[in-house]
Amino acid sequence: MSEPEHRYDSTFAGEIETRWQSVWAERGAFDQPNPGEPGFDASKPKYFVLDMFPYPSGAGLHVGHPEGYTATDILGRYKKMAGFNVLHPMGFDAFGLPAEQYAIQTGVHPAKTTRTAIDNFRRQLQRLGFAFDWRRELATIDEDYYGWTQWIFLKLYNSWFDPQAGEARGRGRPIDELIKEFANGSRPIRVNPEASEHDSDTKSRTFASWEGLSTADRRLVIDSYRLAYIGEQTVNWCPKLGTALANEEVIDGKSERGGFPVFRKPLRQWMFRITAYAGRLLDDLGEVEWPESTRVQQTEWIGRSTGAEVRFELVDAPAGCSGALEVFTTRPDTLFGATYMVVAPEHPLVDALLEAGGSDELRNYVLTARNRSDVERQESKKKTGVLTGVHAINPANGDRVPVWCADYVLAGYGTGAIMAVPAQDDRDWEFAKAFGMPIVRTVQPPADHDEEKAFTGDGPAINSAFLNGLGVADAKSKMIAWLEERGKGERKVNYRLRDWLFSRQRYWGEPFPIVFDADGHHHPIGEHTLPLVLPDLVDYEPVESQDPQPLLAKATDWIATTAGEAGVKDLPVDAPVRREANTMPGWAGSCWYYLRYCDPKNGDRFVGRDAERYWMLTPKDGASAKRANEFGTFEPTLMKAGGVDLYIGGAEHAVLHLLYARFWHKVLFDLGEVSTPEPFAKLFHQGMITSFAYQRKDGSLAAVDTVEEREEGVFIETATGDPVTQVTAKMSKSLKNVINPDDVLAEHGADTFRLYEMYMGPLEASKPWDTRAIGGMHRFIQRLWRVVIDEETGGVRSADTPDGELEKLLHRMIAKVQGDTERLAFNTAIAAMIEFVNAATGKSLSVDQSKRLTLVVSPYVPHVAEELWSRLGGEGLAMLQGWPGFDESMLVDDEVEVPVQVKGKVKVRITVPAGLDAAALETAALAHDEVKALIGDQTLRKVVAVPGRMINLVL
RNA sequence: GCCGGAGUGGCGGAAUUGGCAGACGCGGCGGAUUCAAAAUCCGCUUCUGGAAACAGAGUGGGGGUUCGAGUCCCCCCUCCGGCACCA
Repeated sequence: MSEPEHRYDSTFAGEIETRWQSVWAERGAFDQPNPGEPGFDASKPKYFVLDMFPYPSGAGLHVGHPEGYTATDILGRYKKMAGFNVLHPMGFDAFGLPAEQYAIQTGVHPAKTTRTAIDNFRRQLQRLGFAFDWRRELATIDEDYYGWTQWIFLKLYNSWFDPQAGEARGRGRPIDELIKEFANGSRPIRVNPEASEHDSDTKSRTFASWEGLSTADRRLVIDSYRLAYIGEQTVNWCPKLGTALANEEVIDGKSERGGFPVFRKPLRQWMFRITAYAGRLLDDLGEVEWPESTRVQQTEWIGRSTGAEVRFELVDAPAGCSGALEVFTTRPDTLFGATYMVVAPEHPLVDALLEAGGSDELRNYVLTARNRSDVERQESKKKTGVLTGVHAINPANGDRVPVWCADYVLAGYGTGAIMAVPAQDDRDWEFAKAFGMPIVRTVQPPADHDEEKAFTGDGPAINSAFLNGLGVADAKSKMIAWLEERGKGERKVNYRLRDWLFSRQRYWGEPFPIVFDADGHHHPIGEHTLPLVLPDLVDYEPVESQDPQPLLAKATDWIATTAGEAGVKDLPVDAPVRREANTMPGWAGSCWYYLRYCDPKNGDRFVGRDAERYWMLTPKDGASAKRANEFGTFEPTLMKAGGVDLYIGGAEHAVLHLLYARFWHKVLFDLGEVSTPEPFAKLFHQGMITSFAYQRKDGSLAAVDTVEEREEGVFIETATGDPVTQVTAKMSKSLKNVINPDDVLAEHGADTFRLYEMYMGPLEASKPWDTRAIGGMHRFIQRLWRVVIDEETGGVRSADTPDGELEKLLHRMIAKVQGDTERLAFNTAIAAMIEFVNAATGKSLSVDQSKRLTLVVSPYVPHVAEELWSRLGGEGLAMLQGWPGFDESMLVDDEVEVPVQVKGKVKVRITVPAGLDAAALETAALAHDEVKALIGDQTLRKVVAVPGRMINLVL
């Protein structure tokens, strides 16, 4: 006899999967209408489950992509069955460096390669059966989409941060309001004191009246407040990529993309004043349900530290320099021990000195230091430095101390200058020892402290006049008060976070909606001219260079336009203007895509207000979003800070996308454009899918196809006969262990693929792909199929009377799957399904039982579930049915087996009626013959009985 | 160096609150079915000793708390991830 005709095999899986995918599409089963649209059910609560949208590379989907997508798909399908309106969208993050690099490699225009890649990604995602509402699909390269990205940029450009507003937490406000306040005299007119691109002289200038101000001075003042501004800053310049990069994009001194060396370079660039939001970005991490590791990473990246800014008068300051040196310190208590000062090579004092002559030694040092790449800086931490020849006065004791220039002080942090206190700081100690600077201890170290080391701990102040005897904390406060009284310094909070460098000199990105007039002043283009379409460039290859050469500059016809054409209001219509030639970085589009999903076709707004409120406002008590919407605005006691209910994606964006998106979102919130202060209420990172490889004795790795397994767990390298050990490693071409999703789909089908990825282990863990183990999931689906369907006839197998024991197991399985699904423990949910199917194998379920089984597995294996549902005669689509639910009373047994331990070791198991309390359990146990035998003639010292759990006898 | 996470059979992993360690899957072994194989079904599978009953050991190592520890506390080792001259 041949194979049973109606067996579930991979050919059959492929057939039903594509068939049901067509049916779902035809019937619009994945469509989720918005409020106000036909078919929208306002009585249901909402659930917004989001994936980090993929970067469509030419290589197609990686097995890592479906891991997160399957997780969200299971949850979305489950929530839909449980009675939620579910928003589960997908799109493509298609601007940016990788796409452009790929285009350069292949010689095909990025517009073409990314569109091809998107089509391929979409095909693969649809083949996996994910229930995305494809009507909401978007790509960041769509003109309709990036027009709104540009619109948001203009919102930031036309806003400022008012530190006094928002209950002293600060709030973004329209720049027009600031101008109004300047004009009516309610706000002192001065350059933004927080603006790092202005020196202290500019910042200390004040202006009497707005009317009296020149246009240039007005610009100087206003532009210093904008959240998007052009600043001359020391930036990360990557010659190989031909572009500047954000701090977040530089890892160990190399570019995050490509791993090319990065240099420090002063450049005029578009920046975002993200530092203004540092405090709120930090505080609000407490309002979201995010993985601890990611919260820690953002906290450290923002890097709040409190201390004081202290002013040291310079005794021999060069011309063109303010005459004082300001430093930031977290240890103002150690001021009496500040025996020298250090400025960074990029410090303005150094520029002034070199302009006024300066020593050759200083000039050489500064040039060398400035040309060192970050990698070189990190390779050698040996302290170097030269004397500037300038001296400063220690405000605490009046000592004249030398000012050094050394690259261990960073230009980008604090004021780019420090007071060096070698006795209380390891780095200063090292430098002082190398250059013979005096060391004065101002904190008494404990007796066992190494004499040859700095002491950074707590202890009584010494050699510090009025501070002597005080602990570090008290001494800090007293010193700050002392400095403030004398105008020599003040309390100061400093952040490690730098402003976000937002312009790139590359081609494949959103153009800035900005033009420059003949005088070089920037103007926003008219909103009605958006989207500003990226011109088609034939030659988009960057030139490796030490200087920025924005590629769009080549589009000369596009660059040169008129104020009228660009919609600039405050210039004559025919005034010639030049478009900004820089482009936005890849992060721009991903900063707000989740908002566009809520209302992707809206032509009037970046997202409709009603749609945004419905999908983003989440009540804290789990009540319906409709109720949240009745308030209209965010209400912190009733609603969650974050909008997206669950966001799943990789952990690699912890301080990139996940920080940038929070910043944009907060600005939009402040401006009243969105309803919640945070974008993502709950965040989850899926682990990486690795693969096996084999390690030789010397630690080197051998490719999978060069190794064979001789016996269980013993691996031999075929060529040499040497034993090797199985290890996990990242998938790589050289190790021949890369898994191609298309191959897995062809061999096993989508349901098996989905199930296997969810069964490998906990979602958050990184785990190796085991090609052999996939078969186990395929066999499980076969058993599931066989429990419901007669393989010979293809008809439904059914018992006349439902098996009572199986009914009980079914309820337990449903309860377990429901609980595990909600806490994203998909691996154990699947284990429960397998257990049930194994128990039912060889027995018969009633049609009703089979239907419930089918619905419970349907979020996990939707295609086979749909096929079973239809064969069982179910109404409509399985995926649109209600969740079966379970009966609590079916979860308890009449009798339970309880282990009896002696000193914690299980000796016998006794069966007792369920629900006995501790005393009754003890009585029952002691009456048991086996327990009596166990005790024998020993004295029973103590009995611990835990109802329903165990009994422990202490003999 | 600092911060975060982890370490459980041959492998992936389970144990939700301190209460039966190893669920479930892979692999392995044995059996049924078959002319035979594949497929399927049934059984066994932490280690050591033992034919078995059973005994002992056992969650990276060492110590502790507890009637009872994979779970809590202290010390140490290893691996993964992040940060790394941030004053």
